[in-house]
Amino acid sequence: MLGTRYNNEIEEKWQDYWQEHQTYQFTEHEGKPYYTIDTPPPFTSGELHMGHVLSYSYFDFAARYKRMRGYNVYYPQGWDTQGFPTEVRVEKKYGRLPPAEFRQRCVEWTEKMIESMKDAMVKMGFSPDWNYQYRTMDPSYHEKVQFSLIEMYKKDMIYRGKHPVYWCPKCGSALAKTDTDDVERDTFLNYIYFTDEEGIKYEIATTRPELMPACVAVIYYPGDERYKHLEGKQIITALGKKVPVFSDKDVLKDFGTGLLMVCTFGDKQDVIWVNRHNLPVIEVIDKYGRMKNTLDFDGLKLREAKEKILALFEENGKLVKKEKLSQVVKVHDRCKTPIELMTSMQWFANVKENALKIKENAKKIKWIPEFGINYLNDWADSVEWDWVISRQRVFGTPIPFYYCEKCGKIEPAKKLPFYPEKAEEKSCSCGEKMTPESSTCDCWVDSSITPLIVSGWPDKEKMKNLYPATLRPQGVEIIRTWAFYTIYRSYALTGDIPFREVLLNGNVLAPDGKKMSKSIGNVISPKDLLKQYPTDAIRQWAAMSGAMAKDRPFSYEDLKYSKSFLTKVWNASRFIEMNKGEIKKRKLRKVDQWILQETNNTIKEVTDFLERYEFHHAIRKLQSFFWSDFCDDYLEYVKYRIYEGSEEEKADVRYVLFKVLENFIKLMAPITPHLSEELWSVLFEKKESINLCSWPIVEEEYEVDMGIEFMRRIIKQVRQYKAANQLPQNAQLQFLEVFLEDSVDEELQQEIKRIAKLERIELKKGEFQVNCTQ
RNA sequence: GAGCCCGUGGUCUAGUGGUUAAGACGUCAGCCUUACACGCUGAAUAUCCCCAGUUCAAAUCUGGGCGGGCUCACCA
Repeated sequence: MLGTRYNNEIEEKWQDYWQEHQTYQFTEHEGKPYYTIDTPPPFTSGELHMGHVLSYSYFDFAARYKRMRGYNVYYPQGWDTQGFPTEVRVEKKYGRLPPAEFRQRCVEWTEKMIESMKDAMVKMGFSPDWNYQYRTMDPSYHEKVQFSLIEMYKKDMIYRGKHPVYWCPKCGSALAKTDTDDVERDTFLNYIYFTDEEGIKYEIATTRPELMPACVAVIYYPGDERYKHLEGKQIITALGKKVPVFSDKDVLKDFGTGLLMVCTFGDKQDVIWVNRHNLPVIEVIDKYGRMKNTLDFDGLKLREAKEKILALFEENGKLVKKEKLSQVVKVHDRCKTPIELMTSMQWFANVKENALKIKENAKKIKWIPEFGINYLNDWADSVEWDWVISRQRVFGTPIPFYYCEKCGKIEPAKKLPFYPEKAEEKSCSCGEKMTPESSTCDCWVDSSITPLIVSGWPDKEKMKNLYPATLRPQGVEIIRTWAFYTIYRSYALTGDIPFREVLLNGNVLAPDGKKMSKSIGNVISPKDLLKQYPTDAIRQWAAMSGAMAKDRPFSYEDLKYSKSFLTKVWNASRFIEMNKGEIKKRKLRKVDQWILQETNNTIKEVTDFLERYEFHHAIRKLQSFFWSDFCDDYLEYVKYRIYEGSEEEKADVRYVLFKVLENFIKLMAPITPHLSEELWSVLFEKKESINLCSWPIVEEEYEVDMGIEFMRRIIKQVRQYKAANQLPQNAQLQFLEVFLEDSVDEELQQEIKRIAKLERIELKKGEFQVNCTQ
């Protein structure tokens, strides 16, 4: 028996049941096609946010739907564990520790985070096979990542080199472009004068006077009248150093004074000029953001150096003026420290020369929606440098190589997984001892092989059915990272595409349309929602959340509606349950055929929508079919038969009610698995999970009498009349006069009489009109 | 500055050549109707951002403009 209310306890009961019975276990059935999902491994922050709920719901719908369609659905779940935020939190808790011990603490901490996230995912009703979990921090995962790097090294795709890289002075680590954010801030543009050999003063403008010790040239726009006489001459900087003056087309004439100093690694434009004009390199910043090679300012932090150097120029009158300037600076996305460009020894992967190949492979993949591929192409076109894959961190996958400091020779590690602190000693052919690399991998190195990991790479036999993966669900914002790198790495390691379809999701914004952020305090968490709404309501919200790859504000309205829809289905089911009895199909009436055919149409449409991952269309169709066609109309049409009909009539109605409900809850099962499961087990007394049943198909088509439409219109008119005259809908009416262009047969006339509660009905030819008499 | 996406009742969305422009929330009126008042029956509310063009026909296609979002680039 169904209880009075649908609630979270029912859902938890089924969540336990599915776990216990391993309902979603991946077992390979002969002859069934494979459907493999390369699920995003969430970063193990410990919290599942609304973005996760949205995107994970999407592929959970897909997984459940495909299972019912008879696929071998392989749906593993991974965890992206190694990252900066974890190090920060562990360090905060335990302080600085030796690497091995520190890493151990990180692992313990992460395990707790995984536990809480997994719990949240189970509560959302997600259906991965938990037997197939992977964690990027596991030695077995390290081994695969390291093996992949060695394979790529053998193909000359990985190299060690000295190159300017983005550098976070706070973290003391190289960064990839993707680890950076832009932040707008106010600063000062300082006008400082230099003098030429004749002692004439020229002002330059700079926001970074502390880099002046690294000034190697002064440049202006070609042909600038103010400065062209300086071409080829020397100028003396405010620190008394002689540097050359020349012109370059990238100088903005109207910015500052039109004259600028080029400093080594002040920013990316400086790097370009240094390379273009073959200027000497002076390193003035060390890896922790302190000055060096400057004599007077060595050891000072950048900010201190800036203050001190400005004070000096002010004192000796070289600082002419300061102007307020708002500028955009690149900061490290994790710690928000402004980043520097620095030359250092790092490991690189050759994405630049493979940009075209990556684009070619991306083209072989189906992008949903199609425009998603633009993000990748744009990114591929703008790649300027190779991918810096090394990071100077502890909690990460060690880069599995030795190098010789003397001759630069590189040797891949033989024993994997490789950990530098436990590495065997190795000597170089030049006689020197080789150094095991202590840097770790960028976390995208870990996550860019997920489709390989889940398919059992490099074991070709295992991969046969599981690679390439069928579906890669992911966010739009990580196309340039996760999708881009995965396509690159898969091409490098297998020559193939990693997956056949990419399903792109957008972000969930706060209800006010802004980004959810802790500082604004507009964050909505699934945990809180679950206190007031059933899981299946939240899942329905996800399904309703509009088209793919589009940001959408979170909508309590949709969520509330979803919850009332569950209640509606529940109550309708209770009504059906109440009238249980013999089910026998004898003679279906026209209204019965109509709703059965509507059910058929719903099956067809919903199936089409799900095939195209158009979940919002699927759920809308299901909602309007059930609520308005089935409940508001059909149930009202048959109540008189249920209450007053003969046993035979009742049996007929029951046949229809159960048929429609059965199909409906199956169609709903991917989106609302708990509700469907409960109704399935109680009303249909089935032992097997509905989530393993086969997908509904159209068993029998029904010809729907044209008169049904007239009948529905007439009933609507009567309802309107009753509403206008403040009558309850069950009020009895004396007489109904209907003008109709067409005729309606005896059966439908009887229906109208019974459904609308009329004593007498009279049909006349004419323009459609309905006249009631009380 | 560049690329992409978008602009539809008060709000959020659906609709991509012919619909009475659909739905939810909200608003208003009525109905405690033997599943459901977390309900039911109705009603009101839209120059489909603007301008021009293509077409028998444009919310839908093309061009231009205005506005918003995302991504990238950029100011020494």
